Amino acid sequence: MTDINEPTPTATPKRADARRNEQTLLDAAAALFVTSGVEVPVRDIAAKAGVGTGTIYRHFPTRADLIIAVYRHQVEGCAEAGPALLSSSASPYAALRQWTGLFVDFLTTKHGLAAVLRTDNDEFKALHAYFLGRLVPVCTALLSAAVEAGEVRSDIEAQELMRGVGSLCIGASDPHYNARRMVDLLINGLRHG
Amino acid sequence: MTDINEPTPTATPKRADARRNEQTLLDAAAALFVTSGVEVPVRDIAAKAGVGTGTIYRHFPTRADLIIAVYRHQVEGCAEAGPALLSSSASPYAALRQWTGLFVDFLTTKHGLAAVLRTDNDEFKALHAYFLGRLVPVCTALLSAAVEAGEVRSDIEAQELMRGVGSLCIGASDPHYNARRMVDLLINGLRHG
Amino acid sequence: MTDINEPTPTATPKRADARRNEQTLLDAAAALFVTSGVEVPVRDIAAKAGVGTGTIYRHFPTRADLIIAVYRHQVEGCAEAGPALLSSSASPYAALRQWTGLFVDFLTTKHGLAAVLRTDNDEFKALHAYFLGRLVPVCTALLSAAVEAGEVRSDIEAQELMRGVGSLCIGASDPHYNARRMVDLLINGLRHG
Amino acid sequence: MTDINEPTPTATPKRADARRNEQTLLDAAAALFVTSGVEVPVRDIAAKAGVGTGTIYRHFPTRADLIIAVYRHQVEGCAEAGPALLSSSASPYAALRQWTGLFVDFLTTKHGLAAVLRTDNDEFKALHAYFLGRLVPVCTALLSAAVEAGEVRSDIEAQELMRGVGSLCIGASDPHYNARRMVDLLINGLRHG
DNA sequence: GATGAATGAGGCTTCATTCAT
DNA sequence: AATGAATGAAGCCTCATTCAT
Repeated sequence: MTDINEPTPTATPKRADARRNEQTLLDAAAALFVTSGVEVPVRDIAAKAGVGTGTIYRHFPTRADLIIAVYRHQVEGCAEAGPALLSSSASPYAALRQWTGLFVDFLTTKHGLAAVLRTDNDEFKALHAYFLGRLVPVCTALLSAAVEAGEVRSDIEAQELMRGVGSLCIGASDPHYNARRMVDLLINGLRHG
Repeated sequence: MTDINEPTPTATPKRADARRNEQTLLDAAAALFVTSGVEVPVRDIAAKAGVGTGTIYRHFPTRADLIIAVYRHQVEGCAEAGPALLSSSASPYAALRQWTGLFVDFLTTKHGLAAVLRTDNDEFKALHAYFLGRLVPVCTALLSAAVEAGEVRSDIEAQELMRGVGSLCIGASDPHYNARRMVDLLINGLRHG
Repeated sequence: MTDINEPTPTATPKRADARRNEQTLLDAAAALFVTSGVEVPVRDIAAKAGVGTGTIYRHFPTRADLIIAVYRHQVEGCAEAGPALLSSSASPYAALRQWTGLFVDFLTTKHGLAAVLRTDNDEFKALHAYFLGRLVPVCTALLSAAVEAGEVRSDIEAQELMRGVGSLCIGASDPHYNARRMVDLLINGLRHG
Repeated sequence: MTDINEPTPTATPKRADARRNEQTLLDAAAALFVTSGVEVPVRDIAAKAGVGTGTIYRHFPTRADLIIAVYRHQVEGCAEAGPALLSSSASPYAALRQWTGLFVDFLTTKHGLAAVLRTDNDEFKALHAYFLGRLVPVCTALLSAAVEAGEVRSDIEAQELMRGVGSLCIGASDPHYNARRMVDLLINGLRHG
């Protein structure tokens, strides 16, 4: 910071051990999120990662930061799949349906993630913003194409649709409930009216 | 016992003050459920009602008992509306759609109730059971009638549908989200095989 | 007590229902003391007796009063057995040993009573006083006779001995412990000086 | 790590402040156990030690852990005294008597400890187990030696004897009661039969 | 940078006791 | 007299977060 030869003028590059730690933390958190939900105690994550709790706070000041980091790769993958599907599918509606399926697959394998996305708890505001900010534009493109192709009604917005899909994925672990079927119904419902 | 006008011959009627207190409690709880969700601390409810915490435990041994009591009237009303709509509506499907609308109206005006219904927290098991036990049969009747009339697909069960509807009502207070529209989509999606 | 004339000229005689209630209470308390110890919640006793808690407090202002009342008959019986044994036994020491046996029988069949007798909790002061006041003189007579007969050492006081016996009866329900054997040891130890 | 003076190479040594705190806690607990018994509220101990309640739970997850830690030194001392007395005393019986005296000294200076040892409260199971596990073997050795020397009767087991001794130490603070004298009686009583 | 010890607010629940009905 | 509703003090325990080492 005070060195005139500073290699990266803006950000100091992370030390190797810090980077290693960060990955360890992400792995531990991901594992615990699956088994205990994203509200698992910080100490449990620290213990699983073999670090102190302070280390978590250094790398991820808020829980939302940690959750975002854990799922960033998959969210990115989902976002990138949108345009790809649009160009490879038989119709925009088919692409929309397939893309929605990917999103459902992602959410339903993350115990508790869907629930937290729908919470209006301040703690998760940033998480919320990240998810929608990254995925709404993708969904909008798919939806618009389907509308323009005359396949679906035009009065639904992508953001709302995504929230609906997200909501339907809450509690997907219940054996008496099948989120995918419900989402299929929802997407099917886009066709009339 | 011999008096034809005897209101409650067997059970001792509740003392007037106790009944008053119970109502005060229900009102306080209902108000706090709206502003702070159904997980609001017991002490807050007691404070708002102007009673001691023990009084709450006397009337409602578990939190689920309290929540059920708060919403009982409306759940009963919703349950009773099912058969009525079936006989008064133009078609079973129309009745189903209207009934679903009532359910959505109920849920979306109870901040946090839909969320708690989807929680798998043990604390709410009884609540869960009460809601489903009371409403699933009603929904089943409506759905079956619509299936028999050939209006909707036959592979969806009432319980699943209700959970879907319930899920879509989570976070309905968000201005960017309209639970009713999403539920309409879902019900719409029931048509077609 | 059996006097045909007014038994208590000053106090208003108890109403029949009050007397009946009192007995019901004693029975209920006795039963619960056996199964749950003498510290069982007041409400449990009231419930078992089918009365309100207030009724208990009216009849027995403190818990000690209730305990004393419950055991009065047996304590009296034990007290009266002392002189009887002294005159019927082969020797004062034999009488002392037998009498101690009666006391042990009494205590060990009252789950928790021995413990509460040894507590220095203020709540039980009166209980304490009653037991000792009634039984110490009896024990003193037995012990003195044995001392005078040259059968046991003379430096032990009845009160102390009774407390020792009482202590040894604590936890008598434990299968690895036999209060009677320990008390035998203690009494045996009185010989020699 | 490469320092030849490294004190504990494998286990991370406790931080100095933690160790200090632990001692402070033990001291505070010991003091309060004396004045208020071992069931004194956790918050009181924390307050006396000048720490938060969480600190107590960190160091001693259960109350039994805390009690054991408080008395560990003295229990160990008592346990170690057994064999020593056996080899230095004039006779096994004399050793037994002396050892019992040590045990009594220990218990009678710990207000409420004897009582809790006799409680069948689950909370104290571990405490119980620790005491008996550590001291019964010692007592067994002493008792067996005395039996083999023909000094005492052979039908009493160490565990039972220890419980008896423990029981006699309950309420030792009462000026009208002398636990030591009662225990002497008990040990004396071992000689016949 | 990393650690993990300490903090202490915050929630739940039980019961002895009082007192309006 | 009897009732039992209401009170509210007490205790327990968990965890997010800070900060000395």
